[in-house]
Amino acid sequence: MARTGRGGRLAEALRSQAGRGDLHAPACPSRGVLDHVTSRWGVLVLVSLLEGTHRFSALRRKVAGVSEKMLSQTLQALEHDGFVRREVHPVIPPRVDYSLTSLGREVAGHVEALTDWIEDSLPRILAAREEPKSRPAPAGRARA
Amino acid sequence: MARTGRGGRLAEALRSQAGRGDLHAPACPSRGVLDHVTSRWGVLVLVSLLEGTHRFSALRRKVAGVSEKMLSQTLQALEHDGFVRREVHPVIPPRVDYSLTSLGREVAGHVEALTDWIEDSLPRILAAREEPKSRPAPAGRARA
DNA sequence: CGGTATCCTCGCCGATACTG
DNA sequence: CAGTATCGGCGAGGATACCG
Repeated sequence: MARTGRGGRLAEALRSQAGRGDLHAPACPSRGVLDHVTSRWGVLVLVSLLEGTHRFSALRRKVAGVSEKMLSQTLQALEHDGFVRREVHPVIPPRVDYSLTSLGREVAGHVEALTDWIEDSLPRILAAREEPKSRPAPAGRARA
Repeated sequence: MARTGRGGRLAEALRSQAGRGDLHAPACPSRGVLDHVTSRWGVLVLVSLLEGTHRFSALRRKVAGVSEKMLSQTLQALEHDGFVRREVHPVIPPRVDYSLTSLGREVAGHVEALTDWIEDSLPRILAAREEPKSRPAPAGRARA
């Protein structure tokens, strides 16, 4: 890494256009990519597509709870970042298939590792929630 | 009552309290954990703490752009899930240290793998954004 | 079937002020 | 220094209606 000097946040962000990203720089485009990938529905879409190609409606069923609007929006963002491939079949009724690109499979792999860990570790996490913490009494009126 | 039958989303969610989580079930607590971990600031806090113990203000500096309120809120959520340990030192001026628990180090490891990949792959992602997509003309007025 | 456009609500989040 | 309390905007996102 060539040094760019300290305090050059903007320069850092701009340089990252051609080189590596830096999530600690608020202006770096990698922040946007991270937001897409880790978004509420982005995570679930990526993991679902890892199992194979899906139609819009199949995806909607798989990612339970998502609205059409948000699914569409999420897919557009992921397609824009080059993670998702969208194939329109000019038939009646219309059919659109969504699948991961090779770039998408890479990122989805990391996302799945995270989600798998969470699903597996849920018992330990729920157990940890039971333990007493260092924030005992919120002081004052505890409830309205 | 062993079996819950099909379509038992709620039953599924409840059962997961004792067993493995299921992110595809909207009511499963794992959804909440995922939201904490993948939240805007949660990701950056976890990765930062992976480098070692930090004081509140040090963390605030490291995670550039976060407000006191959001940092505090994020830390409380992560502490509640058992990922972050909060240690108050009864001295003047007050001093509070934040560090990862072993559970936290595990999840943070996965998060860091993801963020590292994004930072490294940013050039490829930005390049992919340049390519023509299957959504050529949005039809109608393209601009306001 | 697979979207997009519009409306409207809700809660995220920043700014500010105050406390231990 | 390390927070909590409160207010307010603004944008994410759900509901609905409609189009190719």
